Amino acid sequence: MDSPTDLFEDSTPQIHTFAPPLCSTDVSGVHPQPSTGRPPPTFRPPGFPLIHHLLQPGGAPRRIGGQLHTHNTNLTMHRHQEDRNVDEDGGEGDGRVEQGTEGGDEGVMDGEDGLLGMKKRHSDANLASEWSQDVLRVKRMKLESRRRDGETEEGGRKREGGREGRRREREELKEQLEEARERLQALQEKVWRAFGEKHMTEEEKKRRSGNGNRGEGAVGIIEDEDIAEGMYDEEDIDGGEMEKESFSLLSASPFDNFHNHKRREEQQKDREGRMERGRGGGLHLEGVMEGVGLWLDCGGLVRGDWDGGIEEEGEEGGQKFAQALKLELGSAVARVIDRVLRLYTETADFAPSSPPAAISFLPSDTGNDGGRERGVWMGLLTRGRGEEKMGGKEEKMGGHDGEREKQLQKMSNGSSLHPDQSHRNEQSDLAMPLVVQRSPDIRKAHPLLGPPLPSHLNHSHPNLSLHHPSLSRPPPLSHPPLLPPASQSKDPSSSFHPSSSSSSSSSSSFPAPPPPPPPPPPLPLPLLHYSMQQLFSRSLHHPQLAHLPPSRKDYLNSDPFLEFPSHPSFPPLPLLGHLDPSLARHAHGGRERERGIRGDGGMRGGGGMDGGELYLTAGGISFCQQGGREMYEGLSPCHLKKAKLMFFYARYPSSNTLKTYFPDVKFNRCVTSQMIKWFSNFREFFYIQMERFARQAVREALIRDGAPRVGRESQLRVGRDTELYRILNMHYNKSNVYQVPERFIEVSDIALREFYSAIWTGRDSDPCWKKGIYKIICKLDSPVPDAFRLPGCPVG
DNA sequence: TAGATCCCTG
DNA sequence: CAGGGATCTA
Repeated sequence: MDSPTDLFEDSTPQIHTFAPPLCSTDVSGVHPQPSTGRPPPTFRPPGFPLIHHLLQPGGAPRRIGGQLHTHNTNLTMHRHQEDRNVDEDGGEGDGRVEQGTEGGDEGVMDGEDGLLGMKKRHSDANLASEWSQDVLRVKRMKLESRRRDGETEEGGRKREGGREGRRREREELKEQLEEARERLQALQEKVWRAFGEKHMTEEEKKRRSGNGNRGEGAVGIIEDEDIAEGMYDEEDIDGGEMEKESFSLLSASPFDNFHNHKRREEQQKDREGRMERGRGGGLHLEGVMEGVGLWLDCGGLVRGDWDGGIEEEGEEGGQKFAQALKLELGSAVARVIDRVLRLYTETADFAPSSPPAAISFLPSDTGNDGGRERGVWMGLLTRGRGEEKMGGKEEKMGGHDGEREKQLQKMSNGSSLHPDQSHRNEQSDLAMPLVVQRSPDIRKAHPLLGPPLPSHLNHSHPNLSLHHPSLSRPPPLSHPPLLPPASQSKDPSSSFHPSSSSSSSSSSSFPAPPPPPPPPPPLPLPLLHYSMQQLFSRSLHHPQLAHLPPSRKDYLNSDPFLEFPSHPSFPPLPLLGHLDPSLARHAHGGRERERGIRGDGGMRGGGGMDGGELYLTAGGISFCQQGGREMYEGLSPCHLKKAKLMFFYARYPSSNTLKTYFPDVKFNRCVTSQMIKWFSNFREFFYIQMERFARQAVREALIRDGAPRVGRESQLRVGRDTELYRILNMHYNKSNVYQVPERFIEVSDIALREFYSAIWTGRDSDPCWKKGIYKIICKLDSPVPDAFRLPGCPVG
């Protein structure tokens, strides 16, 4: 299963339904098994069919002659695997929007070779022709499926004459859905045109003012657009039997997008430059819509709530228009859902073993209140990037800027430095940063360090010996670890640096980290309206992912999101990963991915209702509606980032504290322990650094003065210009968008001195020598600013 | 004994 | 950062 070739071993014709994975409430027998080839029921109540019905008239999974069309991209490969998973489980398709199994005439590309091959031959020219072929195939598929639909209904009448009434109802429902689809379609087109035009205008400007060396790329884009437009128009004409929404929303093949994206990348750079109001970025939904592709652009940043969702100047009109359109879209969808729900409840006898509608199978949900569900759905459907929750709360569309400003103000205040600093400041005045101002010549007695220890002290304790094991454990350092980067010596022979980057760093207090490996080519992420993202992400969710080995799940840990203070209402959504983990892997690569955002905490298959909460899944992270609030059932990179920032204040937060400061997380045992573990890891890193630097300081003191001095530790400081601070900041505040509170520096000071003291006094020979230090540090937790009580990740 | 934490490992 | 064993504590 893990090997790519395994993905294609199963040659069984597969039916790719648009239905969600089996939910716990799904009852076998209600839905056709994929391998039977039976015509699927026209109506599929349970699970999460709603959106698929919306997206697909008739609400039925479609099989095209046993083989389904697919875009010839590596996306297909992933589909294969997922399909296998589905089949092995005997379940149904899981609502993938894309189709999976390669048609025989296309041939299946095997494993990595196939992937490489595809990459090679996907020149821009080929892209256009392939796209055209895709369009043709789509049309062909539509015709076939329509024919088959007709046949199925014919046969159905003969066989099921007695069920005429129910059939009529289904027909009616079909019509409703069709109508809804058309409405959605029209609205979507409007949005596209609005955004597309605007964007094209921008592009035009850039092209004119640019270096003019992008003609080819521009043409390529236009060509793609033309092709897509052609298809789009045809879809319009024939009523869009195919999964047009999914097709168009998810855009063309990832490779198409990849190439386009590469072209766009340059054009975006200057835009991103403007957008970059702070480092660390955010999930940047710039609304870049080009051609058929709506792209989620990770290159820039969005500050979400935390900066009030500041938009670029001059986009206000467009935003308003987009808002209006989204409202309209949302209400249209809601109306449809309402109707569908009504029909569901009215036709509940259709599937007695399955509670009607996706919402009714929750055990504790008393009553199938369509209105209520509609309300829930409204909340989900009307949440767009533009109207992201104000202040991370549940304000939906049409939020007031004033309120947002208040929130911002509050957050800004809340995240200010902790006031409790006086006692430390006094100390700080007495002791200059020991190592910061120190001369590189550490052998000279620093005036602040005073004379060397009396020689008797030098031998009074084993730890004072240079050969003491506790001092010899860390590899020798060639420079004082607490020195600011600029003053540190550069000793390439040194195998152990507190931070290797420090040697090469300049006067900047935050020197650039070691040069990262060349970033992989930016891969496009589908940019969907948030409501659509939610819908799709839910549709695309695979319960099988939960059981995949980490190597198959790692794309859930979409690391780029980690650096982006994404809006809580726009959770890190590695939709790309859902579309194709290999893409995500290529995009993010490396061990970074493995950082454990375990998205499967509480993850359920395909979403649904449980305990009165509607939940969705995005990128393996479930989130649900609870008390009018969205609650994540797993921890996202954003949560990790927030936890790290929280560490500046609380090293030992209780689980209750965590619950307080992560209001958007639905805590269960798994999530709680994960977060506790996070903090445990944070502490571990913290103490390791403290010990390391303390040992280094002791060692230096021995070298310099012959022995550490009693009281010398009081002069140890973790100034903002020290290497230790840099390392800590890099670890807990990597994007450096948050100002490290003074209090944390003080606590670090204390910890460093405690370690220093313990080491030079030889207490470190006691196996439990750190315990006392832990106890001290434990008491130094300070209140976490109120800003952290809001969902999302604070900056500032 | 369960839960928290530490410690080590990958 | 997560997993898991060891240790500690209530």
